[in-house]
Amino acid sequence: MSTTTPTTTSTAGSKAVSTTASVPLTAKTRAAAPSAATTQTNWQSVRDEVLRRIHTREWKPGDQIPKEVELAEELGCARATVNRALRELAAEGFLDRRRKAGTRVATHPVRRAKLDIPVIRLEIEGRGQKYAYGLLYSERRTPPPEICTNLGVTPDNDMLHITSLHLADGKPYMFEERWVSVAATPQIADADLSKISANEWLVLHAPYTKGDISFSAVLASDTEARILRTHKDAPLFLIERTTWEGENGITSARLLFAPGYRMHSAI
Amino acid sequence: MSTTTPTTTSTAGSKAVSTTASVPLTAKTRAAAPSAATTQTNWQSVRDEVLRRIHTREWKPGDQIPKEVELAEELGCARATVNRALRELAAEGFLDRRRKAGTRVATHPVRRAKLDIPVIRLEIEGRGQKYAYGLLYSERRTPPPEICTNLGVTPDNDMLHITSLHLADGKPYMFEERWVSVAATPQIADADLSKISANEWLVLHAPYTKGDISFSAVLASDTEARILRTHKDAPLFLIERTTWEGENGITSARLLFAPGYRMHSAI
DNA sequence: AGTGTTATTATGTACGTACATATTATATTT
DNA sequence: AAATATAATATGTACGTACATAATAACACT
Repeated sequence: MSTTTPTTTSTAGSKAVSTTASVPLTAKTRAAAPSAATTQTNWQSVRDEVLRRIHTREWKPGDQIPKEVELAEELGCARATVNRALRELAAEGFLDRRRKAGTRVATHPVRRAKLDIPVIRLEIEGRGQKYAYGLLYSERRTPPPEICTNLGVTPDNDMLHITSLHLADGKPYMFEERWVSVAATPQIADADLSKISANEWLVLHAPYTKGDISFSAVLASDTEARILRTHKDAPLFLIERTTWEGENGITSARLLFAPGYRMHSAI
Repeated sequence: MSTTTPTTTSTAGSKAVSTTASVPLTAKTRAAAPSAATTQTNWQSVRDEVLRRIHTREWKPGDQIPKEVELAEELGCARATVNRALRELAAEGFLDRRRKAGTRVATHPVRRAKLDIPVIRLEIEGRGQKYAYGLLYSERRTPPPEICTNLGVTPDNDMLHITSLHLADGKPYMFEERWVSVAATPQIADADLSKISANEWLVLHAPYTKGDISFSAVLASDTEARILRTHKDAPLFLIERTTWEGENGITSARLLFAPGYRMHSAI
């Protein structure tokens, strides 16, 4: 900082060059000196300090906070470090940043819940339950109109219609009804979908560029109730997913969860 | 700016110094030369190129990808740039990175759906509908046991019990039942909760450090059905939220959405 | 063969400099 | 006063260097 320093040449040189093998003495010392765990003048510290000031209402929603250079100076680190911290906080919705206008505490902190959507098998096994899977039905046929609309394919498209049941500790957990475009992923015709679920097969073999997911509550139909071993009109949690590779619709699925299912997330 | 640069020395100097006012000629040229939009040798390009290779299955799930220095060389940028791109992709679940072990394409791409959880008012207004809000009930009382457990407070805690209804275009949209710890946010006692929803008031005045959210499907009770102007045993989408400031429970809420509600997200 | 120690290595991150870009603020012209 | 050009400024990002850290690989030793 303060620039010029005509003789110093390369930026961080003063730290490591002259003093040969000595421990760096500048900002780094503060970081290394404290004993135990994560006490460093790093970007995480900056993030935490900023968060602290927001939570203590030292900086209130709508307030403009000091500019990067000022914060960097105050906290004893480089602007890049402050930048990284503030960038993360902005991405999480705590801050609003605009060039020239500066950085403000978000007035409507749109909290971004990060929903991990894992493969069902891993979700179940992750809870220490035994996963099982059964293929109920699999057939190649032309899709109904609403699926065509969803995926943006023509009605004569060659598709695979699959229904299957996922079980946790032997109990029905999720009922999956899925349409897969054979044109988009020809190899699935050869896959043994009684061994591996279509869900998991697709994750491994058909990466997508665009996906859409929606969550809602529905009543169990007769069939669905029988399969999930519950009663008609039970409230079911429904996830509908559609994925595309470029413009080509790959698959569209309805995932119906047994009563009592809760999807969790921390913010 | 630029200042000084007496003998060049400083790292990127070669770019700008010698050729005076000319356009930088090295890596930057490739960036600036193409005509239209976002063609740059920046971290976004790196990210896109890596994503492309994943989608084209040039790099398959489980594969180890080149190390940062190699990619940087191949793509003509600094390692820091590659690092940023790969870091983002890892955060989104496309890559698994481990020190020394290198970077691999994620075998189970746990897609992280970013669920924006806005203030209800903004959600409704964002769709161009008219938002309205009615306070149904508000009373200070001691909470029932399950709320105490949720929030980790003692049963004698002074709390505010609030129920309210949010409407879109005059139609019931969401029924909110909420407990707020008055000890944690004393100012709420003075707020006029018939003007501003507790939801929105809390967002503005009670930032939290920890939040928990869960989604499920339930049947409408008699009361709930009446309030949401639907019939008993209708399937309702339920969001349960609890937030803490440090160790202090602030609020716990049940948000019951009218039938037909769908929560959306793109992946 | 098994165990502990020491290199080696790829990612993680901090730093300062340089420049790009989007906005806002100011000056200038009509 | 309104419109337009110009300067100022905060964030955005690229670069190279340096070092930290975690995890593996190689090695020595029993």
